[in-house]
Amino acid sequence: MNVTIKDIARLAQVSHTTVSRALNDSPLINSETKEKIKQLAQEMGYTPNFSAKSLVMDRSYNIGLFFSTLNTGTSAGFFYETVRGINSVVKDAYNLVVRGIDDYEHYRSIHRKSFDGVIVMSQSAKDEPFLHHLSEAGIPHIVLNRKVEGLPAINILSDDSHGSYKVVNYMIKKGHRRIAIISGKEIFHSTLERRDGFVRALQDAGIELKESYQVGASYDLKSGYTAMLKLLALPERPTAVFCMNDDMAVGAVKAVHDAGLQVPGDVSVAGFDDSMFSAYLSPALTTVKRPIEEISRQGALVLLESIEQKTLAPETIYLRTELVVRESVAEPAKA
Amino acid sequence: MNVTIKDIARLAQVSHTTVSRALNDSPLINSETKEKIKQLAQEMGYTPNFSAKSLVMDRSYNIGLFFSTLNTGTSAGFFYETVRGINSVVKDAYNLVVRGIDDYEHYRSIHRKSFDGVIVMSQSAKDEPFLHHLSEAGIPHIVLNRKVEGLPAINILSDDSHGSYKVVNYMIKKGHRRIAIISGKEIFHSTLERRDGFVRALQDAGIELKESYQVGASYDLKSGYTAMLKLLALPERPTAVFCMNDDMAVGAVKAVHDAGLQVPGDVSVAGFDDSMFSAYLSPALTTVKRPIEEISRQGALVLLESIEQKTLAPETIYLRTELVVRESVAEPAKA
DNA sequence: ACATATCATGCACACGTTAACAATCCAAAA
DNA sequence: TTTTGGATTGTTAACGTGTGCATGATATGT
Repeated sequence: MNVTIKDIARLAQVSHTTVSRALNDSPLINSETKEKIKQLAQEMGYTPNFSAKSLVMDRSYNIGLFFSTLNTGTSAGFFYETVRGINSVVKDAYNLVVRGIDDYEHYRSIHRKSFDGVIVMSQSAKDEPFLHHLSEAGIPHIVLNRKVEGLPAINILSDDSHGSYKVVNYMIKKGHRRIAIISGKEIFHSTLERRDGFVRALQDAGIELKESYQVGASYDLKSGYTAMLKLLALPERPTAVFCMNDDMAVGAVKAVHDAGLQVPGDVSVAGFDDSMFSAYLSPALTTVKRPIEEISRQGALVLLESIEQKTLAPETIYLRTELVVRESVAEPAKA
Repeated sequence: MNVTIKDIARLAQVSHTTVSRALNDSPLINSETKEKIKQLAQEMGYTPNFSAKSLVMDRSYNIGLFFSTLNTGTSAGFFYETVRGINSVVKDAYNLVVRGIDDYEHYRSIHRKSFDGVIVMSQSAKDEPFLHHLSEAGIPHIVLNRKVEGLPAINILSDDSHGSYKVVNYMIKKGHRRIAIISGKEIFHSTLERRDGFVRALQDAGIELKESYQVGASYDLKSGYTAMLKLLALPERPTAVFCMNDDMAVGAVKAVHDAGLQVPGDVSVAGFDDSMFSAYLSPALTTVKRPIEEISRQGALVLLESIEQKTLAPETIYLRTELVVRESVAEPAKA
């Protein structure tokens, strides 16, 4: 049997009310008795019953971390860094509950009583109904990784468009003109952003966009592999390929090798994310660093703050992406 | 304001007790009224208040997933697959709460009221005090990934020793005699297991163990890189190197390349885990498949069962590992 | 010495749910 | 008719905690 404040009250010869106040540092209580009670609680190994607390305080002490999906399209490194970033902030003040949005058929079971706040790692516009639900239910929430258009929200995301601009621009500076792109899932918002940077960089350099140099994939290794195969089969194959994430870049590099060609000798390849392994590939991957852990940490901080203060001003915070130059992009071979 | 069973009771002209019974499918209630109430609840958008439920039922509806650490040593793929496996079983019957054991200074706040059950993804013997705490606190729990010695527990793990035996044996069959090993953190139990298989394979083949062919690392990419550098600097360098996980193998391969050598031409390399990316490296990594997602799924199933039935018989379930032959191990060059 | 302000504590209820026990109704048995 | 008993429903308390209000004690000011 667990000790309750009533047990403490009995031993301390006071009412359970006094104990409750003492443990919550109420200014109403004499500091001596307060100390006495606190020490007693400590000795008896008291821990509050959060169910009871929740019931009366109308709080759940749960923070929800929702991904668009936990199945396909979410890369392991991305997932890991997100959880780590948030966990480092949340500690044990709250329970961090991890979920996939697509696990739900309806959102009825998600309400203010079950989550004090929600962090949405939003990858796709498909999440919109879920975000609407959070708004209607009055659950404090923040959206990471994606700018949501319809409704006001707190957004924290990286400047993906600018990031991909930088890496493509870098390719151009190296002398590439035949530059292709391997895209991720069309439904993901970051896909649009990254393509936008690609297109802008090409336009600014006066390079024409070729339809055949844009091939779709789905952010996983295999899709990057097959996409690159398509590009290599082209009559005039590109000299540089920008992949929308590192996973696909790994697949793409593999495809180049399997075709008996070299990276970057025959084809330059760049990725996006700066996954942990990208520095250790051969050749080391030139990519764009995206501060996922930092985004997550900041997001958690903002959310906790807004939970305490009950005041959440819609805002959008952009965190900088950073070009990471390694070995996989070089000057094109003289044609 | 949320609707409660009392609100439903008022509209249905019954007592709140009847509503509670109806919604819980009690056989005491007339099936007509039961239907009527259920429908009404549906229309009113009723969702139970879990705090109240928890308080009276003495359950938290929380399942804890504890990793030894969320910081260093836990690889992203491992983490991701674990969460996925468990999540696929737990669904929304429980909240899945993710934590790192090393986040805690004391375990006082972890008790039967805060977790209905706990899944420990245990990587190190350092977890022992935590496991003891769970036992003492009477919290149903299972231990994944590691055989715990001291106290009775439900264990689900892969047969790592046998797995590494298989891959090292494969190297020997290919003709290697100078075989080295790159170890992970000594504190991790799997490190001992995998070394055991390595040693046995060598002994069975009558190959002498060389001290200089055993170098320590810490399961991350970088440590694999530097460990391989040491091996390459040896006067008589090994022809094959077994890395205790795929991450280190990636680092090791990189080191070989940076030294101007080839895999598997000059040095064969094998890993462990069969991470998602290992098939897409160049050369594709020969490794041992470890069914992490399956272990997690099974573990979750067993835990849920034992929570319902209140009966948990200590047992140890081993899941098979599997040699995955790819390109990174070949016959040694004629010396 | 008395009124008043300040401080410290206790009483009683509330939160939403379940469950032991009591109560009612109606049909069947005596 | 009276009794028994099953089927339904209601009454009440309980879970552990926080809080508005009342109460008592002590110090302050006149």
